[in-house]
Amino acid sequence: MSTISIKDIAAKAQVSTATVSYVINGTRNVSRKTRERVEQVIEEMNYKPNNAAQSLKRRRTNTIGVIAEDVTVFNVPEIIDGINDCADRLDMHILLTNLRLDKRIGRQFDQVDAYRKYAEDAVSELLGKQVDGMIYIGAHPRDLTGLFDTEGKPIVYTYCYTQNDVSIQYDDEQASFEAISYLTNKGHSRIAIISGAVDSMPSRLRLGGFYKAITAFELPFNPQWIKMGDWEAESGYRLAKELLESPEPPTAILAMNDVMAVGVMRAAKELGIQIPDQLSIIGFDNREFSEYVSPSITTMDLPLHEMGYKAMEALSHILQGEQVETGEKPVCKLIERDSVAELAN
Amino acid sequence: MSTISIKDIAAKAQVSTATVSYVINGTRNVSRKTRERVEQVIEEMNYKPNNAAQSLKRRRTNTIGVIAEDVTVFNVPEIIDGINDCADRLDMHILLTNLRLDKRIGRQFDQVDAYRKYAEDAVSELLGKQVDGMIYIGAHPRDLTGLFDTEGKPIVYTYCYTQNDVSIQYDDEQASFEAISYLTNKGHSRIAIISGAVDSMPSRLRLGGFYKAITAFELPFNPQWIKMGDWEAESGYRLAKELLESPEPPTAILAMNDVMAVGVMRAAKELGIQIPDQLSIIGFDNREFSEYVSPSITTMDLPLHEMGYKAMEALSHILQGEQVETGEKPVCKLIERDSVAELAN
DNA sequence: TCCTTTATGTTAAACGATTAGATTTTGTTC
DNA sequence: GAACAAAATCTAATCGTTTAACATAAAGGA
Repeated sequence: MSTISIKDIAAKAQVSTATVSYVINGTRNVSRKTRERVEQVIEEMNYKPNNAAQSLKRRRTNTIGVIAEDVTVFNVPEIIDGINDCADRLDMHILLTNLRLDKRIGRQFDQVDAYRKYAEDAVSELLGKQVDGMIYIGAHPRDLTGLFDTEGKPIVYTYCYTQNDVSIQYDDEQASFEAISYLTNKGHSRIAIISGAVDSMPSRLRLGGFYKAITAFELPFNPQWIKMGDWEAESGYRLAKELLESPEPPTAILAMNDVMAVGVMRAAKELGIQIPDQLSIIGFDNREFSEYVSPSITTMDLPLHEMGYKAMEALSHILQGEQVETGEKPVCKLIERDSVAELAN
Repeated sequence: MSTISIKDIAAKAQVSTATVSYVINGTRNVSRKTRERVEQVIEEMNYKPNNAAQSLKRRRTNTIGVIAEDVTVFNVPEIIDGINDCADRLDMHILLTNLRLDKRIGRQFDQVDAYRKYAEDAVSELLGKQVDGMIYIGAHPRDLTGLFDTEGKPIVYTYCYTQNDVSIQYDDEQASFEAISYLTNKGHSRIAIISGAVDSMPSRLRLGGFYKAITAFELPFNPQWIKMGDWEAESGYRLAKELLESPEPPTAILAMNDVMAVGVMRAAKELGIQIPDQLSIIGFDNREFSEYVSPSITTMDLPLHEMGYKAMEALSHILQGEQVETGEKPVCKLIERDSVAELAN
């Protein structure tokens, strides 16, 4: 049991505890001779400073709280990995709180009140734990404004949208713009889009990117090609059927997530439509399965690691009293697979 | 900033700090009148005890360190979720350390020395943080014996095998036995198995379950039906080809993970063999994609949540000086999907 | 009435570090 | 070797709790 304290070191090295502390932290000059002596004793006794005592005195714990809506949702681990990557370099530690929202209240993304309690409890716990700051990881991107009273401790949000707080989110508009751009490069112009739940921020922004793209590339505009899904496979299936059975079927469909893209594929299969030869599909999220289904799905990969990293970076800047420069948004990257084909004229 | 201390509460409630402490912790009788007064002041001032000070005095932090080999590997988040679920109930907190092994040294599962450094650093950090104990989560099941010196702090392992320490692992033997049992119920008797890397513990144990099953059910034994893969899709593909092109092809294949099962499916497709009509497949892991590929893969679901929960439970028992009863191993469950068919005679 | 419990409080010493400010040692210069 | 400055080291207060030891008042028993 690591029950040796700075006093033991001081005694054995025949110096005061102050000197030992100075050696450890390099906060004052210590002669080479004593420094080496102290260091050797520390080594010998395998001494590690007691973090609780340090935190108490220093009034900072070098620990941040990470609140995850649900660690088992696909995007969360990768974001945690990013946070961790950065935290390691900054010598920060992560106190993880998992809200388990998917298990506790399901996927009712709009029911803010329902999880308010869980989130508030989590924040309160973390504050008691004296974290220096917090990062909130959404499991499903959406609005989340002024939810928490963090009693002055900084909090950075990621994978969600907030109004007054710092929030790290990828560029939704750019993502759908790039997807459409890729399709036009492949010769497509009759492009349909299946959105996620239409009241959600990412749906709105990605639709914005879509409009921007069809304007920029002067594509034909057909309101029938804009369908409102709900993120679930079933809606992808149903809406793809509508699209493909309509008098003016599109040659390509952009689904706002891979799950709906799978629904689209199922619809196409039922109608005897070959993918990608007769219909091209692009998804979103680069879910693991999108690589394994056949054909594999071309999809927009989300910069999850980067988001986590940047969130930690931003938090660290805030903690050091620096201004947080809200630079370029992290950007999605198209992963080319087998669900898109060059359009034969 | 939560800069109010127990002294402020004591002053405002006109009692000593001791009394406040007794009220908070219920460690001694306090008259109803003063108790209520103190509680009201605490409420009013929104006071939260300083955890660093508590930890220092109590010599325990109510915090455990969780060391994950790589949080982005499929099994890890679910295990963390289980740990978290239990920790919540015990009022314990989780300090997460992510070794990022997959990124840092790839999937060389056998190169124990390569990550020893990372793991030791992690343990050392956590000890400095004064965690009460630790849980180690493997990302790939394998032997891991006597790796860490935790200076007397208890450590529980999960998703890996150890010799002297407490380790929570599911029942590998039962899992493959059950898979074979299911296949025989469906009328299969010519059953092949594609193992993972043969020097790994789970491969060996699952082969044990396989042998047990063919003995118990008196199935024909053909050494050609036992193939040694390496967990990767390519090996599933290659070995399935060997099996299917042999003079005595099996009617069912048990692959020791879903990734290899996908390889098997690819091989079957190339050979024009219909799944499940001409060949049944069972995988392992219940990976997300196994539900989305077509046909969807019947697979053994690992009790990950339960493992996490039990690991936390075991650690808590150790911390309370209780004996850890190594009860039943968590058990895998077969998920019926579309890759297995009743064998037509 | 006196003594013993019991209930309720308070005082003050830890826990193990950090860090002003005081003190001692060393080095430099004449 | 004296005088002084600079460098090295030490003393002791402090961070915010917990808790053993002690103090006091009220209650109960003879």
